[in-house]
Amino acid sequence: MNPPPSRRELPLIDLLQEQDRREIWKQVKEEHYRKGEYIFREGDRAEYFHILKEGTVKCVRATSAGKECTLKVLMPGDLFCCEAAVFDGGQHPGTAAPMGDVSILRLNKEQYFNILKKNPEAALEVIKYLGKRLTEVQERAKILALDRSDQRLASLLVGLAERIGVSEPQGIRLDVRLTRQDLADMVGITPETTIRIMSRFKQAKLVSGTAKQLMILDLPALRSFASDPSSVLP
Amino acid sequence: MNPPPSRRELPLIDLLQEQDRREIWKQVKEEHYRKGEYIFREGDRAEYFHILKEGTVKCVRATSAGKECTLKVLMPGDLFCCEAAVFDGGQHPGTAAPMGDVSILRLNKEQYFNILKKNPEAALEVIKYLGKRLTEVQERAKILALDRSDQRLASLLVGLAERIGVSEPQGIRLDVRLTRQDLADMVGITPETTIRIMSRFKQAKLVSGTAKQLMILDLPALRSFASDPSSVLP
DNA sequence: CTCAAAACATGACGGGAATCATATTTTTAG
DNA sequence: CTAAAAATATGATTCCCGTCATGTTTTGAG
Repeated sequence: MNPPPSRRELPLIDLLQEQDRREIWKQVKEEHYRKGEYIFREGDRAEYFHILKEGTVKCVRATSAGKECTLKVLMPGDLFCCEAAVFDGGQHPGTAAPMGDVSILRLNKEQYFNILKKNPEAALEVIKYLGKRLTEVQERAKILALDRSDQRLASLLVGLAERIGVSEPQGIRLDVRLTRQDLADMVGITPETTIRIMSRFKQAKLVSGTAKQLMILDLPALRSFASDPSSVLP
Repeated sequence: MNPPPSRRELPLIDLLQEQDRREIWKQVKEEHYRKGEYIFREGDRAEYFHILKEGTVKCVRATSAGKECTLKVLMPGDLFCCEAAVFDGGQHPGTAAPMGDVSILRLNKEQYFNILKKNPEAALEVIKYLGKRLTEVQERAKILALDRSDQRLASLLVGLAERIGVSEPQGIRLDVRLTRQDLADMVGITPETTIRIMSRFKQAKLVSGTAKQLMILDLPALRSFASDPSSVLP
């Protein structure tokens, strides 16, 4: 198997020594999933590393009450969430659900583990990656703890635009199908509230479109709305 | 300097080879802080690793609106938050504030870095630690996103009891001074709301006491309240 | 011990967001 | 193309929780 033609690098693999990298590409298995299937579910034993090759995947957790929270939307190159489980040999704390057709790389955990031991540079790279993710999630937690729902949604849109946005003349296109429900699950609000807020954003020319073609029209305004709503809308 | 007489291990140091460990203990500096001071502040350059030796420290982030969010309460043995910054050489995304008299170990970042490269086992240990922290914060984010304020508070108390609680005949004592305001900052609600909820918990014999001596009387009940409030209180 | 400051407590009120209900539009499947 | 399903939209109502106001208790410094 050959390295994927990904736009992004795979720092967690690329930093390995040539010989180990070849070894990895030999052992790695590519798998395909489509919307509605699951790559793994909450509670499954964590046996593999997963790296997203193509498409988008969401990591979700459900509550007993049947509500659902999207922890993160993964892009090509991302290591799947639930790292602790993989390293500890425990269970996945969340479910990985494809948001469309995706292909992922599946890598035996023990093997990667052993190779990391031989590649301290790569281990440090993993440490950096996890540290970055940790800071990201803490930032998200702060927003969830303190901000109003419209600010949360604005923050989310800003983050999505920066991570998965494609620049176009009219604005920044989000190249994933994201329904109002999807957005709602990412910031812990209801779809109805999301729709109402998005309507306001639409009127103010901050965004346009719906799930099929979501566009961010005014990123700076959205960003300042997130930190101070009154500065943008009355 | 000698290893601290901590109840907890310091996995991030203990796993090093004997020789490197001695090296570290030679270079490490112990510092003391008291309430009201800061160990480092949001925006400071991250130059050192910090490991908490004695006392408790909270990592907080502030919003432009003047609100404050406590990301985590650190216990002896904990590596300070903001790991990404340390590894990346960036700025601290949060402030570290002592909750009482504390002593911390300060360790040159470059040095630890280099030693990690020579100790792959230790690097993997750091990876595990970060992975665990990541899972913790994601769990917290889920709670902040989906749960009511009384559930959040119950979850917090359960977590605190498990992490810093001391078993006693009457219940589990929290050995840190935690005002209602402190609790409020940890779950993103107001002190007033916290007081009202704590009063209800007190009536139901789930907790007792105030900042000076906070006691968890019924941990199982609190835990089930967190996942389904109606199962405990009508 | 005394007194000021901090923490705790409680009430009234209002606003933001959830819930439930019902259209309307868009997308998808056959 | 057409029908069914999914997504978007909007209104009415309820209620959780933030805000403000005021009072009581506890704490800690001198």
